[in-house]
Amino acid sequence: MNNYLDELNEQQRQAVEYCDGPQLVIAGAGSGKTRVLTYKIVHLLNQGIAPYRIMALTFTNKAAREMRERIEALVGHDIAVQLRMGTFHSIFSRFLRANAERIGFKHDFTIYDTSDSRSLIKLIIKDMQLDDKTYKPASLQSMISNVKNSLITPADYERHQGLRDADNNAGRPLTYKIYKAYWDRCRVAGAMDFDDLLFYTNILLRDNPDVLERYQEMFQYILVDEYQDTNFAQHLILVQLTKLHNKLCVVGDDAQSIYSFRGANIDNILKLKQVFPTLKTYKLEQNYRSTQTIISAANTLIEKNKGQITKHLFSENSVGEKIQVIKCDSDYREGFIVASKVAAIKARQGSRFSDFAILYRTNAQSRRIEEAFSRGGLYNTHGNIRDAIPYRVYGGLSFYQRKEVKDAISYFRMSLNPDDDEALRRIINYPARGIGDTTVSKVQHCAMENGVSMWQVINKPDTYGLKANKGTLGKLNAFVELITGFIRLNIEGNDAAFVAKTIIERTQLLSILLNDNTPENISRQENLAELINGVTDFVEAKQEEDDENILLTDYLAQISLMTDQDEENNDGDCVTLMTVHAAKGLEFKNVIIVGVEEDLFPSYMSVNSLRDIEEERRLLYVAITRAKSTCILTYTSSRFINGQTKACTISRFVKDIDPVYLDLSNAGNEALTPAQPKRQHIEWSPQVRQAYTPTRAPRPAVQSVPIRQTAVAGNKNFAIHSVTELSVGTIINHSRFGEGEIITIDKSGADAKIQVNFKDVGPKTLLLKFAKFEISQ
DNA sequence: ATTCGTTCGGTTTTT
DNA sequence: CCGAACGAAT
Repeated sequence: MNNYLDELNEQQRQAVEYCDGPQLVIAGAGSGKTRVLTYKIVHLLNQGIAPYRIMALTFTNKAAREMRERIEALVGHDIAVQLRMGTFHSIFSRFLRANAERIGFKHDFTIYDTSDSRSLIKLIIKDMQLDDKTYKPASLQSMISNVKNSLITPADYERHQGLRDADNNAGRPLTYKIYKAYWDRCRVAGAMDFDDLLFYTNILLRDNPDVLERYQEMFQYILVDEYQDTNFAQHLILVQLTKLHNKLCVVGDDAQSIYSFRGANIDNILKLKQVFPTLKTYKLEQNYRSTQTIISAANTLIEKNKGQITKHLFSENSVGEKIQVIKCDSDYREGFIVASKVAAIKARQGSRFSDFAILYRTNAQSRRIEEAFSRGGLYNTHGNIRDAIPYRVYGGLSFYQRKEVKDAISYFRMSLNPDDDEALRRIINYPARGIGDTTVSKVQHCAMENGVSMWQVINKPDTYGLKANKGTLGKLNAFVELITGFIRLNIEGNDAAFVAKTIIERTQLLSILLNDNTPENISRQENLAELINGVTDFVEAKQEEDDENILLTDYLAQISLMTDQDEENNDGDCVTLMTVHAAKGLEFKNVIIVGVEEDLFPSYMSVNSLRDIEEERRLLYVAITRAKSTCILTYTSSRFINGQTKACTISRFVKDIDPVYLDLSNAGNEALTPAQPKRQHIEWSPQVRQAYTPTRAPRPAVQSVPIRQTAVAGNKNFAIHSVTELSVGTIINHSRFGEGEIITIDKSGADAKIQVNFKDVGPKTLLLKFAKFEISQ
């Protein structure tokens, strides 16, 4: 591995080679940022830095996984696996578990997800007898999140005159008390929310010099991706950790900062030089991803924002097609037009469905697209109905958020940390065991008064003066016994798969679902089965690596920070549907951005503040720059929202783009009247303007015809097979990809791999230890 | 205690 | 339109 520097352009190479001090790399969209990070890590390894002394922080688990894979290809598995790579949340949650007692938590602390903390906040508001219209749980939640990200404790908040005044003026003077109560209940429950993971990491490092020194010493070099989307708490962790070696490389693009609602602070980038006076700044300005037209259009859009680091993104790729703007009569029609576009472009390019992404501002918009896709869009030119378009929706409810799965996980959580009140409240009467709302409220109240968890109360009802009749006490006791049994399973050191299976058996979570076979129930059964499979897979995969007994606590620690984005996406060849936020860091040959309308994109929540509008504009910038060759914007004149059809108008952002880069032949009149006088802008590639060909006439409108969706195949005996059962030419039937023929078998690595040519989705490489299929012949 | 029906209100993006 | 939340009936 000695020629990797040759694969970089001058700027990239400089950024990779400079390793002597703090460094900021401003990396425009598609400028090879991941490549720089990857090679930089390889470079550090070549300089003799031990892999476990390099920390690389990414925005999603998926990004970390992909980067690790790329590095693995260059330096091998044994080295790559030692790198500390992951999200802030996942890496530092491990530090917190290792040092939990220093901050008054137990090793097995629970991580509350967003809905857990929401429900706790609701409870507190109710308990304080406050009006939930004045004290809206959702806004309190985001307020609490914001103050935590600014490292403000409840005590700080109470003393903070500015915050208190603001609350008083807003008619919510008791906000500080809710924050305090929420804080206290989390501690009693032995639980941290997402923001606590960062908050307590700061506390841990601040208050324990020995711990800080150990980590400072350990991590010789720290790299951070997507730095524009870090918040103050994350920033401060870095500042603390890099004090000793002073070696840090942050990569980011202020023009792509889209997470300020989550506390992301653009000043982290803009003012980095003040914190690290010896900071060296590098800029990557050549885009390798998109056509010149796409880059130029995006540049004219983002120019309308004020206050950013000067940067001139350019592309030397082909000029490419104009960005099409398409007006639709309704959101319903929009779906069909998008489906037809996908089919037409795919046929023209001879590309795959996976070359397409449909991006939208809000998750709710996916519904209409899905409906149209499953019907295959409109008639094609021969009047035939098209086949359904396969798609995969990212985002929305993750697997672990589904009711039946979360119920099971709540039992898992209780078995490790019975003080976890949110888990307890969920399952104390599910399956029904005669402990109703009245009893739960009493326990709840009693727990709050005594400053203990609900588990403590039901464990020692007399000690805490719980008033309940004999029958109720008996039922509570039975529940305590049940959970105690589960706790024991873990103490005895059983592995995660065994404990999980035992819990699901003893609670009858699965068996009660077997009683009636409504489609809904069948899907629940499958999800529970999938959960058990997931635990089993997890245990097996982990055991391969470090041969230890894998405990339930390890499993929970892993999944509590997993999101829908992180799930495997090998569903074969399909179109990607996701929010623009979720598309950050990704690229597609063809991108269709739907719902480019006022009050939707930009969101109506943001129209009152210039700051927010600029973030929305960056969001569209991010969306457009995902596209390599084709980009289409659609908007509708009416949209069905919350049971009502509402009139819509084209987004102001379309008018921010220089029309010279737009194909407006299907865009309606609104798009033709510019919002502002046409202005000069900097032209990065002079040849762009001349290169346009006249656009074709619009497609004639055609009618949509609803057709039935074909049902999915029934149950099969999919299983994991060993390499000895297989040979080249074997026909298998895979649980997800269907039928295919084995082309190669690779036994060389630690894990046997097979390559299979699937009838429907083409060739795929499968890891034998995970692939579920049956052997057909 | 549970279930069913009605009303009401929200309504962005996510580790 | 959807889900949560509340009230009434079993």
